Amino acid sequence: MEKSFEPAQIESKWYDRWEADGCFKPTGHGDPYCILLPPPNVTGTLHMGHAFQQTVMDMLIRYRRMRGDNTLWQVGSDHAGIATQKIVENQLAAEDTDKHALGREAFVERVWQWKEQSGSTITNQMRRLGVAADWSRERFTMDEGLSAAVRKVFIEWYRAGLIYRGNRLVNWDPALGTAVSDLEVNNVERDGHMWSIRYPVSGSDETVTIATTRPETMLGDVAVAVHPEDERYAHLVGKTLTLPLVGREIPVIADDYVDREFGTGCVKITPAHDFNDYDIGKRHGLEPLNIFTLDAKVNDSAPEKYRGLDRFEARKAVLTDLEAEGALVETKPHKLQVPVSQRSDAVIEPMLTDQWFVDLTSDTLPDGRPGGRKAITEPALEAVTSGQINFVPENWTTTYTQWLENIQDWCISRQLWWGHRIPAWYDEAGHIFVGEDEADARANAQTAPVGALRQDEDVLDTWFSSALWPFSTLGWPADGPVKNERGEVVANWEQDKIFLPSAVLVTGFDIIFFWVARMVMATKYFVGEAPFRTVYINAIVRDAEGQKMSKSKGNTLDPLDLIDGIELEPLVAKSTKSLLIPQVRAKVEKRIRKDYPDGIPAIGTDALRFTFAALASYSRTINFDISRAEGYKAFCNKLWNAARFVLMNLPEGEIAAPAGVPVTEAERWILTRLKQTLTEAEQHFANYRFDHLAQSLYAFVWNEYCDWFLELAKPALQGDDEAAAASTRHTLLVVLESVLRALHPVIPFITEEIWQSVAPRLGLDEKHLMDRPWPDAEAIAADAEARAEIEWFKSVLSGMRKIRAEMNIAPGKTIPLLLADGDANDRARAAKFATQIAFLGRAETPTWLDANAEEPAAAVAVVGNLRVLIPLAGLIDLDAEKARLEKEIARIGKEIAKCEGKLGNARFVDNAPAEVVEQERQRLADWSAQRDALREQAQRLGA
RNA sequence: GGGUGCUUAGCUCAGCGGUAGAGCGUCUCCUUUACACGGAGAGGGUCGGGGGUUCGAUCCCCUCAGCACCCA
Repeated sequence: MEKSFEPAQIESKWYDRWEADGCFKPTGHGDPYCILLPPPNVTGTLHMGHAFQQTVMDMLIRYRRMRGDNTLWQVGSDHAGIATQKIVENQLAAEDTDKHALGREAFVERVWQWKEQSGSTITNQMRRLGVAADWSRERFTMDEGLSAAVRKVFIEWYRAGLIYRGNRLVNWDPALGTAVSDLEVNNVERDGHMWSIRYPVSGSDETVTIATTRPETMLGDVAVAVHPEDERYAHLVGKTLTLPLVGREIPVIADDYVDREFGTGCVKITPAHDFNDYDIGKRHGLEPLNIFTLDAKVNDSAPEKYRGLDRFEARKAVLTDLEAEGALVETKPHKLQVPVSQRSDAVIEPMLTDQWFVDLTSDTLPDGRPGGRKAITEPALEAVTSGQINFVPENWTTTYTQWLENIQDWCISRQLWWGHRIPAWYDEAGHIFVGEDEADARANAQTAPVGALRQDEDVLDTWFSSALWPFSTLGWPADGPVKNERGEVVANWEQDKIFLPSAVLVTGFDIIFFWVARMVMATKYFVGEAPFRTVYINAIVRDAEGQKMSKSKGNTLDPLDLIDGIELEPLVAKSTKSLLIPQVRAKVEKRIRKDYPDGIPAIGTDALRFTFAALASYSRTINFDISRAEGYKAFCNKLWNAARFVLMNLPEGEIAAPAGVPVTEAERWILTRLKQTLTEAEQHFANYRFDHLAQSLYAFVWNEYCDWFLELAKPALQGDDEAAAASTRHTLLVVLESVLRALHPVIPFITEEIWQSVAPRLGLDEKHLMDRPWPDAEAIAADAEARAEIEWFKSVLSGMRKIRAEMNIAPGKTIPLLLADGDANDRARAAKFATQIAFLGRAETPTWLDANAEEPAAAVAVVGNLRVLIPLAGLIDLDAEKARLEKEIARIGKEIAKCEGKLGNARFVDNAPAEVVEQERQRLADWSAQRDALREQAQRLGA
């Protein structure tokens, strides 16, 4: 083995072998345990959040596989309709052309090409992270099989009356020319204005003043609303106003939606361009008046002079004209929430359009069949409230249920070309025909089509297909094996449905609505099962200061840069490449030069994974600190060198297990600690407490196995007791091998690499570490006695080390050692550990002082009743030792005062549980004994 | 406006009714034959403020303040 751990050398060789040897495929035996990959979209690259998620999933899959489960990690990606289409559209724009010039077919072909070329970015990143995903079953939402599932679901829901087409107000992205989900709209606070405009009351001198942030929409006003109990305006309700600039007569209506305190208490109503106004309009039977074209220019419904103006130009024109008419009363600055499209940054325009919807809100359909609320929403709610599905951490349950309780119908159509085309056709009379294809649509027609059929131009929301992921990837709805384009079988519903419900879904909270809830809806409806038993909501990864990672802040990290390392200059170049605004570029560059003056050191995949594990508490965010990752790289190096030490101390060939229990206390102690550590680790896996898991294994390896067991093994291996040496060699190896197995789910590469050298020495013939069972705590014997003995030994040695360090005794100097007082136990232990004490404490073999013998001036360490003495002569300054004792006595004095305070309080003694009181008494006795010993020592030194 | 979290050592975070912990950083000593990505030792916290419950509160309750996120 190399002297130090070099991640790059070992990581490169294992992944391909694991994959080639089928380590990632279901074993076919054991309990089914499935994880569905949240489909990363094909256009993207993995960020730290993904890497974190992948690590969590991989730890679970590898662990469950080693525990004997039939594991499947179902990978794949979704087609990310809008995002992907937009990227290709941008490419076309750069070539001075557009999708219309290309035509739909050629455009879609071009997107496929781009997908082929960029889709491997994420899968390569995933491989670098070491994920044990079954690539042979990789799926894409636009695969033939998954597309068939989409059509079937659409058709079945349509025929059940749960999908309908309607003209509704939707979030319209005028830049992309499509409806977007309200989940894809960010409300951004911006500085704007509040304008007050005077509307004259028809046939009167009176006016009312309305306040608005969007004056241009007045062109589409159909009413002005006041609160029904607002006495200021009661006399106007039912009268009409003359809309300035337009001249249209609009009514004054009363509706308690109006906030009397806000502005003047009069609200203009524009049902075609505002969601609240739309509802009010509906309540009052007002016909919405759409004043915008689909690219947000004023349309022909408005007065001629405004037609063709963009909505923001129209705003200026309207304000100018209002001012000229004297109708503009006031302009004041105002902060407002502006809906902005996540996809294009364009301001969203609520727009009346024909769209397809999934009914999630009606109890009963007009024909008496169950409506969407009963058929889809309530079962999805019930799956969680009944405990069929549980959230980890549990409080996300509220987020899920509250959203479902207030859900709206789901707009599933998108005005895009990239996606699943809606399987609906229209005849010349506008009738709708739905089916697998045109023939099927005709065959199922209720009425004879009039003239030719024309397929709907639109595609479905990407999340429609993602919602089917839990069962469509397993082969549904095909009868037999499903093959991919290379003719390989990727799924077979009859046999693969055992993986449903899957075990756990690992995902970010931002996707609870988009994906989680919709998977539950679809899976419950079509398969009658929950898609998963547990939803683990992972924390959001932020930078070390808790800032959200964003490219424009320059605080993003590419997981691969952490794994491989990157020099400063390439890092600067890479981080600023896509930034177009010079100021932002400069800011980002400055920050990177400050944060990473020497670039980013390579820490390797294992250390990165360990860091994620160590940070994965139930907290909602984790702040990623590179220095912490470096610390865990040091841990990998520690493990590496521990293994080197063990292997270096072995003779050639296989190391046979000695008969009987291990010879030395140290072995029985480390096995006891191993057993306990494994028991805890199992619990941490079960609770998804990867931080505790990491902490527990880290502490065992470093602070017990390396710090103490390896050190104790040294005298044993070099001593004369051949039985002890042989036994120790075997235990060193056995514990190391167990630790490698325990750690493998967290740090797969280094553990595999080491294990390959360790396994033959134990005669193990599995090909890979992953084929070994996760270590069984039950099979390891605990030995409480050995544990107590080693704890005693550690106390003695620590006491000696403390004196050596504080008294500045040269580390190489061998010191004399005396023991005094103590009981039979101390005598027996001192005899047993004499060699180890001398060896590790760099001391002469300890000798016992007789009770009445003359005692030399010495520094003391007190362990229970035992005094460990290091004579001062020639080693230690008398005054320094006196000072040390005083300090120690004072510290213990504080502890004693605390104990006495409690025990002196009658209410404590009377009310606290007996064992707590007893514990306090014991503590007081221990501290007192120690203080007495130290005081006596101080007297002997003449203090 | 409604909701959900968070506030513990210089930094990043665990803990949680009964002796305040880890990693990193800091200080001292040490290149000892697994490891300087190391070893030995040390220092560092009135657990955001204020009330309450309790024999006992960092932990439970109330309240205030600050921060973050989600929904409207």
